Amino acid sequence: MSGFDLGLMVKTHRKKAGLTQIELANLAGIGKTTVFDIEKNKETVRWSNILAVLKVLNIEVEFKSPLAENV
Amino acid sequence: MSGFDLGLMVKTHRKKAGLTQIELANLAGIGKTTVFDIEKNKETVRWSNILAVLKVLNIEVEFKSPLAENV
DNA sequence: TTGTTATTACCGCTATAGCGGTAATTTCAC
DNA sequence: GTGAAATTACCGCTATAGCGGTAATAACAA
Repeated sequence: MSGFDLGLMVKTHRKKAGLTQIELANLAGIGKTTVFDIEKNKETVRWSNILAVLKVLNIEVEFKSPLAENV
Repeated sequence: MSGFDLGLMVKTHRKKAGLTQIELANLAGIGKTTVFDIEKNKETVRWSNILAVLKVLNIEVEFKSPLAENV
């Protein structure tokens, strides 16, 4: 499914942090349009921009695989 | 740090799957240059392209936060 | 209600990610 | 060693993500 809603998660965390989209955009060093796109789950967003937002919001990313890959 | 090396993970999984970069690119429906960029950890890559690669390689993404966010 | 703020949505413009092609380099099998 | 395959790296070109500005809508308070 991938059914996970990153946009909603970002939005929820932003609200909890008491930030507007514009404030979050400034903190992350990206444009407001991009924050909006992320919250709308537009996947055409640059990975670096998503990372910037997640950093501000203290959200961590983890990649998991079926393989015991722990390099 | 974010110290996690997604590029290496992709490369390792690609190898284990017995795919060349070009084959992976074709399977993911993206260009070979982009696969190369991902393995080189270029963060300027489109999120959708990373997702496409992860899907082919059966790698899952998880976002975690300090907050009990399970919406 | 009215006013204020935030969100959503659109618009051009610009910068650049993504693309295939190609070449250099590396890797690996023989 | 030689040669084939894969990887790395570069090159233009094109499509588009990202940008700020703005406007419309929504949300919420007084």
